[in-house]
Amino acid sequence: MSYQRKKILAAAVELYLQDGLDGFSMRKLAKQIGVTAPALYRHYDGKEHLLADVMREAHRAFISYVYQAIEAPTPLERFVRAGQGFLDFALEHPRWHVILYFGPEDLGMVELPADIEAMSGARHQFWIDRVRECMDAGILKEGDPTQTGLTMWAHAHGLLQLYRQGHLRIAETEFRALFEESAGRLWSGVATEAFAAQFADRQSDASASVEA
Amino acid sequence: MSYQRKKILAAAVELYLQDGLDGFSMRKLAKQIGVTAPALYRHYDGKEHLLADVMREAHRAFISYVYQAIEAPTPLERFVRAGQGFLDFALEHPRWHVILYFGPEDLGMVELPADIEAMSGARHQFWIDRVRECMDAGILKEGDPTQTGLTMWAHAHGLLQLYRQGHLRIAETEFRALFEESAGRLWSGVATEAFAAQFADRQSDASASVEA
DNA sequence: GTCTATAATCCGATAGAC
DNA sequence: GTCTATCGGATTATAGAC
Repeated sequence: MSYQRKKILAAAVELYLQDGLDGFSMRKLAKQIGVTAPALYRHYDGKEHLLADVMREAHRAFISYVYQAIEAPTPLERFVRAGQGFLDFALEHPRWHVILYFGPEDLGMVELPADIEAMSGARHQFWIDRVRECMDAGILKEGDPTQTGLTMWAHAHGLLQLYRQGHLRIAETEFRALFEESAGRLWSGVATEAFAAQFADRQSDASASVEA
Repeated sequence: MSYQRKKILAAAVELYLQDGLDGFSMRKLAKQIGVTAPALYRHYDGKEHLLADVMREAHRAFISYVYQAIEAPTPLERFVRAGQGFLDFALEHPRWHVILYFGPEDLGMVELPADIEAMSGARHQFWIDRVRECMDAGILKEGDPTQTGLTMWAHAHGLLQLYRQGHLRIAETEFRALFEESAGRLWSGVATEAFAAQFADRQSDASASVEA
């Protein structure tokens, strides 16, 4: 990737994170860099290729938050750290989070580039693997990990969206507590009896260590 | 409301349902009615007031799907019918569903009109009341109905969004089955022990009666 | 590689004639 | 109450000079 392309992409990322998709235009981007709009087309074929590169950056950012969970020593800890990373990522970088879910029409394409689809698939698979591990370890009830993982994913996704759209009317600290509580209710539906209570314990421990 | 205002609103509803918020413009609307754009401003102060009226129509449509649940004889049936109505509404009229969640900035306002906020509040309250009833009847675990209701709301909301954005890559019939399954997993986390299995039974009964 | 100029479309909203 | 004409703005993208 040429030096100019890098510079353009860096500015595009900054512009997207500031103004979102609707506020993203080639003219604004050019102005921010200090050139005129047509100059950008020497380096990028069009807005959609540029936005696709911004999506790739979002995936890199996501990876840096979530994939480190693999280093934890136990399936449960890997599971918890993956979930925690997911939540931190979404709350700390909401614009990064939403772009991960963009469809081709959002970028003005008919299909997403294959490599982006592959990154989305890997991201999804990583989570399913964390769920499967916990099933194998007897922590989560037996079943199709894809299904159980989806239930938890949907819950997190929905709660986050309600919060971000302002329907919950609470601040981030309160939302994090609410998220844990709500996840706890779901947990007692998906965990084995032996582990159903453990989540609540872990929460109490965490609260206790914060208070201490 | 004058005759012309009604005619404009009806066309606006049609245009919104067809083209969505992004495809909604005063010029297109005027063309669809057969007048020129400035004529609309004789009857509506601006785009935002028109869109606010479209939101009000969405609430009316929602009510027709969900509030009839109140007629069912038991708390559990009222709960189930409310949930079913919610799902039907969202799947049959996705554009109606998303407009319910619009914030003021989507319409180009600083605050939503008070009556719209009130309708949203009532909609939310209706669901919470269904949850509270089930708690009082010993069907759902004791707790704050707002919290438990939120957990279920978030799950449904998230699952719907993942489906509508195409991340699940399944058709509607399969999605409805998946939704029931996923809701069942959540149910066993929020229901009392005595009723935890009942949901699964109800599902099986429903499937059986469909197959029969 | 970058520029100016411009094409070709969109948008919301208003003034003033009829 | 509707029209024409227009203001003032946005957008992606290209042609052609430098």
